[in-house]
Amino acid sequence: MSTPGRGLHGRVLDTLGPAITAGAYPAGSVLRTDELAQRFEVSRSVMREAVRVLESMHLVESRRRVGVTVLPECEWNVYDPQVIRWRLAGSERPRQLRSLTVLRSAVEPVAAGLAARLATSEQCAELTECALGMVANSSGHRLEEYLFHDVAFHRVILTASGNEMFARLGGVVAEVLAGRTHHDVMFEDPDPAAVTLHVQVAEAVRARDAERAERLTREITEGALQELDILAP
Amino acid sequence: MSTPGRGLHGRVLDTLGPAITAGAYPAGSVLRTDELAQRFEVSRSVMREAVRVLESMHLVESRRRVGVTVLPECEWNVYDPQVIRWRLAGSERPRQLRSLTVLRSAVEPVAAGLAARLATSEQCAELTECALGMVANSSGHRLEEYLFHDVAFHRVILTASGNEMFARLGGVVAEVLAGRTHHDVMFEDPDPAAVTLHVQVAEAVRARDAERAERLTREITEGALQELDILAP
DNA sequence: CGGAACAAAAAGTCAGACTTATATGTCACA
DNA sequence: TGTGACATATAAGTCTGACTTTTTGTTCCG
Repeated sequence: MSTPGRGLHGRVLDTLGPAITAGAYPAGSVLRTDELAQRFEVSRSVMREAVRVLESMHLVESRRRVGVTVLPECEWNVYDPQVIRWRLAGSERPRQLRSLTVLRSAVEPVAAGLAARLATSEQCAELTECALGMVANSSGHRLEEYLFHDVAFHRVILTASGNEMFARLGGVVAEVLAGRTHHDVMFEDPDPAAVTLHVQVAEAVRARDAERAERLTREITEGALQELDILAP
Repeated sequence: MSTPGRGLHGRVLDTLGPAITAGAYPAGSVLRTDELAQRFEVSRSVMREAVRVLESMHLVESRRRVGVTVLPECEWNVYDPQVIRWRLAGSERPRQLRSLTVLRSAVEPVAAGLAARLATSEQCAELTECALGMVANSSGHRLEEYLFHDVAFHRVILTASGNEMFARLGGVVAEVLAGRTHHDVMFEDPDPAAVTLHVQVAEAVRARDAERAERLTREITEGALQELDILAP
């Protein structure tokens, strides 16, 4: 996924980024560029570039005469796809997955409503195609094929909403869905009710029924919340 | 706002970032590090650090033998607060404001619902305090004081939701609200109906009525959408 | 016409010297 | 004893120049 080896500084980030987001250095910890450069066996210039990137993600702050200070979690750019991947790869994965699922539950229904009003006929066709693909792979342990169509479905919804902020969450949704299929529970075939809901959403969008598309999508995301035991008492 | 002069590379970014996000260099344009370094009268190392930051925002891509390529808008990390500020400062401001307001309309109601269930008593108190502050400054052209309490109100809601992704949007909401007050319309006193809604949301949260808090907040955000003429036909 | 060898271009890397800001300790003086 | 000015050490910041590596496009030969 993404670009693993885009230079030495990227190699450093692949180690340092996950370490910081995993909490290996508590907030307030101070690192020194020179020491880091030695530890990773790279030149200072390369290490400086890595620090600059971490700084742009608000994971650290570099100050003269002090060093590179690790910032508290509340400062982090948690929407940065790179940060999301790092955190999903670490021990905070479950909590991260919950946060993202709650975000989905807020965004996707609204996106579906907008998609019902704005989707092109091509996007409507894509959507029904995805839904049919989900149906076709909803039994017989064809989890990978199902996932593929599921991800595509939600991507189309988010894109068709016409809102760039929503569209940009396509990758996040993909990570969440993939995570659910690969790491977490779901050894069995997907819930038939969820499959039906996807088909109905596709129908609602095609029928330009925004209110219905939104309501049905809300049902889908509430199902996702329940899977993670995030629910009203 | 933020940190204007955090080194030479920051100074370069303050010029180059807005230029790119404003579309001064169409997607696919190729820049060369050396040329940029000369143009900004900085050393190559400084320019390289700036490029690394732009790369981490997915505004550009740096490839050997090719140069620094400007990426299409759909690749940008539009959730990066820095990118948001750059775009809000440019000619794309109205579109950006619309995108963010739609995002608000999706997130804030759900956040309010969660806040109704999870807010601490201190947060409830803060909320009513903010709402009262809005009421107190809702007439007599006390726009700045009103804005202050409005921003604080929405920040508390987002924070009290207990979701870090929501909490991180506090800054975005602040930018949107500030933008509406300062640049755009709203020379008159705020809509009394909106003020009342804020008070009612505070009441609903204090009363732990999640459904009501969500519904009322949805009314607020729908008002914001209507102000920008984003509405169902 | 196609593939291999070659050359040029631009980013990438490194090492070393120098500059600058600043946290902190010191010391004189009140 | 407390306080302010001043000195100093420290780590980041900057610059330069040489060198390496990858990639692209061209050329030449089969």
